[in-house]
Amino acid sequence: MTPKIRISDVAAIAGVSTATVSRALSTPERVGKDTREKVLKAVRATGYRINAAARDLRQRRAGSILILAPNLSNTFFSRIFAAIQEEASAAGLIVQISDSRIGREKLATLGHDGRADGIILLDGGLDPELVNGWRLPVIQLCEWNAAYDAPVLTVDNSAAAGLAVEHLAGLGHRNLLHIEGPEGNVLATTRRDGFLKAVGDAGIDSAVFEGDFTMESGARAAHRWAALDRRPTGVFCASDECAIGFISEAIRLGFDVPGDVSVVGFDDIEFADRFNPSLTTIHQPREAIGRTGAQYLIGMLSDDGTPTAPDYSIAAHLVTRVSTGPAPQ
Amino acid sequence: MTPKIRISDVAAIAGVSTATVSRALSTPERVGKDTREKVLKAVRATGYRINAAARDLRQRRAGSILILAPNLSNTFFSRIFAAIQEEASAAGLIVQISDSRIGREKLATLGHDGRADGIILLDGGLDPELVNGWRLPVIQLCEWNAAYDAPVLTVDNSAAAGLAVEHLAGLGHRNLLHIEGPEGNVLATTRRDGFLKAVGDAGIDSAVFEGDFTMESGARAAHRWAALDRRPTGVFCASDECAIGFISEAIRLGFDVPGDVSVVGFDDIEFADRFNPSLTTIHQPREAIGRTGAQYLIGMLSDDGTPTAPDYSIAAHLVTRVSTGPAPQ
DNA sequence: CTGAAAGCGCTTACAG
DNA sequence: CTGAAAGCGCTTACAG
Repeated sequence: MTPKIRISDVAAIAGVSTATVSRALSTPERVGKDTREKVLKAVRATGYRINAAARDLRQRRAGSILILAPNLSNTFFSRIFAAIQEEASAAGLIVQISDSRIGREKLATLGHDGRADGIILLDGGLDPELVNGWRLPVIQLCEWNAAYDAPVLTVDNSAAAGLAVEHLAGLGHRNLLHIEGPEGNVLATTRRDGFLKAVGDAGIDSAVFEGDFTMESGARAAHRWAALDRRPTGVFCASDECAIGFISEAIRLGFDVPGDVSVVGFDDIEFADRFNPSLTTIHQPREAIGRTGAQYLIGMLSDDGTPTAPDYSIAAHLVTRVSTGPAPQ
Repeated sequence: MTPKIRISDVAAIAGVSTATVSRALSTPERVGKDTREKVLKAVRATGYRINAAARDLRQRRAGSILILAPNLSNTFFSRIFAAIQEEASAAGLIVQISDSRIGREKLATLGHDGRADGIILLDGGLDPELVNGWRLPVIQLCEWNAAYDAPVLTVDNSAAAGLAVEHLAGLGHRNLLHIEGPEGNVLATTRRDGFLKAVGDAGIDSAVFEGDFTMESGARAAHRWAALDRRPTGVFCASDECAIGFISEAIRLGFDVPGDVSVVGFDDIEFADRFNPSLTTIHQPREAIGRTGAQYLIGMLSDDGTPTAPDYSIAAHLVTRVSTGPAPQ
C-alpha cells in the first residue's frame, strides 16, 4: 500500500497552511483565486482525498446511518436496503448494516459508539430499554414496537389483512384459514387480528395455523390443512414465502391451486408474479418505505434529532393474480 | 438527545487521568486493582461507551469493511451479505454497503476516505484503473475482473455450465439452448463459453439467446424459443431468475416443463426448491463464499494488506429437481 | 502503576 | 484572504 497523503502534505507542496487547504476544498469561495489554484494543483499532483473519518470526528458527526434488521439474509429487505442506500448516498452518508440479533452488549454499543448518526430499525422484538437508551435518532420501518420511543413508518397491516379476507369472501369462500407469523411478532399479531376481525365482520368460518413467515412453515401448514375433514377453501398467509411454501406443497400433495384452494400472500416479493400459479398478494411498497424512511431519518439528523413528524402509514393494496379463484362447489 | 459522555468526564469522576481510563478499559491488567474499580464504577454511573470513531482515528484504522455490489436489491446477495456481516462482527468490524454504480467520483473516494479498512467487491465491471487506485486491501467475490489487482473467490463457472450440459445430454437432449447473461459480464461470458465447449465436446446442437439474468429476460426468451421451428428440448439459463422467467412464461404459453422442455438454472436461490416445477440448477454456496471471502479480507487487514493467498475456487454442484426430465420423442 | 503530553487528520473560531 | 492555535475524543510512547 502506498502511504496515505494528508492535508499537511498538500499544504506543504502548495506552500500554504492546512487551514487554507481545508477551505479551498470545502469553501473555495473564501479563498483567493491564485491560492485556490495552487492548492488544487497540489491536490491533483498528490491524488489527495479528504480523510472523512477525521473530518467527521472534528465535526462531531459520524457521516453514516445504520440499518438494523433481524435477519440480513431475508430477501424481503433487499429492495428496502437499496432505497435507503440511494437516499443516504445522495445526502453524503454511508450506510452500515448489521443483524439486530448480534447480542445485547454489541447492540447497546451501536447507539453510543460514534459511528452512526442515526438508526433505521426493522426489528420490533428488541428490548425497549436498550433501544430507548440509544442517544441517536431512530426510525422504525415495517416492524415496530409501541414501547420504542421512535416514530414508525409502516403499512396498515390490519386493514391489509381485511383486504385479503374481502377478496376471498367476494369469490364465495365461506371457510378461511390464516397461517400466521411467528409468535410475538407485531406483524404476525396485527395481520392475524385484522384477519379475525374481517372474518368476524363477514360472518365467515375461520381457523388459524401457526407459522413463522418461512416457506417451510407454509409447507407444514399445507399438510395440516390437507388432513382436515372440512378443509377451508381460502387461505391467507402472513407472508409470500409462507404462501409459496403452502402452494408448492399442496400441489405436491395433488391439490389444484386455485381449483381446490385459493391462496393469498403478503408482501408482493419479486417472485410473486412469476410463481406458478402467480400469487395474489398484498403489495407492500418496499422501495417507498425504504426511501421515505431514509428521508425522514435524514431530516431528523439535521433537525437535531427531534422526531417532529407523527407515525406515518403507507398504503398497501391487493394485487389479484392466479392463485385465487371462485370457491369450489 | 442527552449529551454524550466523554472519557474526560469519566476520568474526572473517577479522579484519574484519561490515560488511566483508557487503559482500564482496553488493558485492565495494566491498571491497579483499586484504580480499575474506581474507573469501572464511574463508567457504570455515567453509562460511558468508548467513541469508536475517535479510537479508530487514533489507531489509524477505520474499523469497518465495505461491500460493493452492482445492485443491492438483487436478492442473490442477501445471504452473502449476512455471512460477511457475521464474520465481520466476530472480528469487531462494522459492515458498510454501497451500490457499486454510484458514480466514478464517489466510488474513487471510497478507497481513500479513511472510512473502510478493506473492500469486498462483487462487481467485475468497474474501471480497473479506479479499482487499482484504491489504497486498501480488496477481494473479489463471485464476479471478477482480471485487470483488478486483487484476489478472487468464486466458483468455476465454466465447469459448472458443463455440468448442466452433461445432465441434459444424459437425459437424451440433443439440441440445447443457452440463455446468457448481460453482454460483457464475466459470469455471462464464462458460463456461455463453458456451455459452448461442453456442447461442442458432446457433439450436440446448440443455440444462444441473449438475456440479462432477470426474470423478464427469461420470459422474453421463452417467446423467442416458442417461435422456433425446431425447438431445443433443453435450456440452460445463466441464472435461476432467468430460468424462472422462462418456465413461467413457457407454461403460460401452454408448454409443459419438463414434458416439452427441460430447464436448468444457475445459483440455487431459496425459491428454486419451492418453484413449481422445482428447479434443477447449479448450487452456488453463497454462505461459504461470503464467509470465506470475509475471513480472507480480514486476514489481509492484519497481514498489512499483502494478498498472500492465490485465487481461490469454491466447488459448485448440480442439484437435480423436477424441471428437467427425459427428452421428448 | 500512573500522568502529562503528543498526536491520529482534520476544521474552525479568532486575529490580523 | 490567510495563518496559528485549539480541539473533535480518543490512545500511547515516554517519564517517573
